[in-house]
Amino acid sequence: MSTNERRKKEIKEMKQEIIEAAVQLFLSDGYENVSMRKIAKKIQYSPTAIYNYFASKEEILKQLLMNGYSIFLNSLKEGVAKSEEDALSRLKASLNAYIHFGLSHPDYYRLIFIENLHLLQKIIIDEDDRTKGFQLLTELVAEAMNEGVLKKNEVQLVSQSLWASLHGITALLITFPDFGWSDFDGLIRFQVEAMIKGVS
Amino acid sequence: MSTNERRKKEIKEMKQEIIEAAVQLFLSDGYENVSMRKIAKKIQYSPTAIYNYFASKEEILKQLLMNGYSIFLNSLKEGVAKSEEDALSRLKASLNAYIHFGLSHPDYYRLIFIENLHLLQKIIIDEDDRTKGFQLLTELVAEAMNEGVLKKNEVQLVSQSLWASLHGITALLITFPDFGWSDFDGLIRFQVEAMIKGVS
Amino acid sequence: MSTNERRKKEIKEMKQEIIEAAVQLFLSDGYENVSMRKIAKKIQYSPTAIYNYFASKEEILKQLLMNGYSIFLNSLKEGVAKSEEDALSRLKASLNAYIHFGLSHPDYYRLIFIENLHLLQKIIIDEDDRTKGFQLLTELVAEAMNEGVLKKNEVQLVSQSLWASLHGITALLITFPDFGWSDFDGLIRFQVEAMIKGVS
Amino acid sequence: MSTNERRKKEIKEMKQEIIEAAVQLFLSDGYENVSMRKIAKKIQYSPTAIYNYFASKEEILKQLLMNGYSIFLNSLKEGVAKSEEDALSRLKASLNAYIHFGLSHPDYYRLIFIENLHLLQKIIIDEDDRTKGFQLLTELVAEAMNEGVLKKNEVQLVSQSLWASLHGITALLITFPDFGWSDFDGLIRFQVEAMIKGVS
DNA sequence: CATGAATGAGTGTTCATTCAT
DNA sequence: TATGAATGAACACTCATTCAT
Repeated sequence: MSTNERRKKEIKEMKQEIIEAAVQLFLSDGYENVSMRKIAKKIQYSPTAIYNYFASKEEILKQLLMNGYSIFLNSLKEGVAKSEEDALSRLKASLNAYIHFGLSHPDYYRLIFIENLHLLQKIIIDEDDRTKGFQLLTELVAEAMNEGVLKKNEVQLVSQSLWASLHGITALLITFPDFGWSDFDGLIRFQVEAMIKGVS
Repeated sequence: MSTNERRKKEIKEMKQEIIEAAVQLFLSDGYENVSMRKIAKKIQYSPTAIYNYFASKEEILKQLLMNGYSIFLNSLKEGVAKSEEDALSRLKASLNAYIHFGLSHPDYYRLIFIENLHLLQKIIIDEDDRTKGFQLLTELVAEAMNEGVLKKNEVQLVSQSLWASLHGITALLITFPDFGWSDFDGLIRFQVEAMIKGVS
Repeated sequence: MSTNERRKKEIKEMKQEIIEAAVQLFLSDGYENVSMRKIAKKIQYSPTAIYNYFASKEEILKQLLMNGYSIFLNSLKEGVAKSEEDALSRLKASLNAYIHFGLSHPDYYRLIFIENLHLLQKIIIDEDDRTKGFQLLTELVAEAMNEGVLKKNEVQLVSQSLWASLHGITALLITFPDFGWSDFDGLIRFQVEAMIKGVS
Repeated sequence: MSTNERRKKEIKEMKQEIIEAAVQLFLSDGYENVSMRKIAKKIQYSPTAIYNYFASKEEILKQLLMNGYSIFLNSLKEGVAKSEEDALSRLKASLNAYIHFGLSHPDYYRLIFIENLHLLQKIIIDEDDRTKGFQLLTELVAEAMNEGVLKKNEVQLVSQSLWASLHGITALLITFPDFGWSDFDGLIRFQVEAMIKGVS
């Protein structure tokens, strides 16, 4: 590994370290309350050091969001890829993958789907990135309708309804983890079945 | 009315004025960006005056939350009361009332169900208040099962699933109002029908 | 004196105190290096206290400039008023008053006539205020020409030349007080005489 | 050219590049707002690279000042050299050269004669350098007196008065370029004539 | 010779809050 | 009850400079 490569890797690592700290703080303190100082303290650096890696606080959040989108999309795709059988299985797999992403990365899920609003007024993200996940869902729904395993209906309408139910279970579990949920896994299974049945 | 009573009423009015200003600012500026100064400016008082009515910023938010719960519960109850026929109608009415509350009071809905987490770490709210709405839903579900219009099943499980789907559609519409939703009302109707069908 | 009047006066005093500190610091540290913190330290207040009296740093400087203009104009007028005899005396009196203002208020003189440039790009001051002094000079020159004690010539040209020579002696004495000037007062007298002779 | 000599030249070139960038920035952004970062950016080097050529920001400014003095003196000398006839012509030539220097190098003029004060508190410059220009003027004045074209008088007094008037016209034109000056060139000619007449 | 990393001090400003009146 | 004055902490960010490489 050349010195150059070494350095490059270190930069990446440092950037990652910063982002990870930012994500964690975001989760615990709320987006607006994460300050450069706090991030710096968490990684044991001076506040100014961060500016060697990110031009501004906004830049950190931008990168952080893009990370989230990337993980989100990959999670969905991987989930679908694993079950290549029939259209319905693939659709179910995507629904489960969505929920699973949320529960595995609650911080990113919040960032992307829950606290989104005020962020996006300032930070312009490639719109495609945000909707690619939904597009994937739409395709799977259309596929399932074509194969006759889902009642023919307006694809958009059905997809949006499914997204809504997905978001509901994911967001609630993340936001109120201490609510007396009757068996996490059972609830999720039930919800997915109910969703499919509801639009069948 | 005694002087004492009179004063009490004035205090209430002032408190209400403060809270209303806070809610509006919360809606327009985002929760974290609402400051005592801004609230005070909005109601044309000095920042310090507010401290005569609320001990701290937190106290305002607490009261504000309680107001929200109150409106939420009343909305649900009113929705149900209007349709006193059969259990299924009553259940559907409650589902619609829930969504309607969210869309009519997006600020309160966000406060109670979306941005909840960080607030609750500091502000301890009577847990009952938060769950009364869910209890109402549970009762209606049980009722519907008893009347045979809903498949007998674990009441808790079904109720939680329904809440999730309710929250999903409501939160998404609030958080992403500019997403290309296919006909707001149509989507809501579809979602409610799918929810019922899903758990039937 | 009513409480109100008392308070008003205190506010004025505090404002004055702030401005005086600012002027002094400006003189010793240079305009760009005067910070709110330094001003605050000088008057033994917290940096934030200043914001109760001035909305911003710019606001302080604006006020400070306006003070300077006011003193400048008054100095000129007073100087002229004292010698009401003939036009030439009045003109000479104004020239002496100009220099005297500069030497009595070197800080303000610098602010208005020396370091002006970058300030005024941001702070917009009523243009009239800046040029009233020059207008007064112009009037006195015209008067002197009319009375025949000054050679008829372009009033603007002569006035501008006189202003230049006035500024030169004033600015040099302020900027280089330790240069080996041959007798301050003698030099000033000589300069004024030379100026008059030069345009006669 | 030996390697050593070569290196020396490269160092000089780099130093010159830095100084030129600094001068330009000083002119456009104002002296206090020129930072090492900005200088480095302008010449496409890293901020730290500069420290190989100048020990500090102050050092740059010192060199910059010395450059200015050098140009100033040369300008004066050249101006005088061109008109070698009689003493009065030579004196006038020097006056015009002074003003011309100021208008051709407003940035240097400001540095040397206008904003001088605060710099000099920190940067100690060989006093001779600063006063050589004035000495030249003094010599020309003495010469003119000796030749009888200027009234015999205290050489110092007359020279200082002349310098003042020179500085006045130059500084005003630089500091207030947008003031409604009645024909730049005409004003300068008038001023020089008035100055000579004033001390004749 | 040149650079990226890092830092402590400093910038103007906002904030929630306390206190005397 | 209401307010103006005041403050310490915090904010994002810039700066001149040092150091190891």
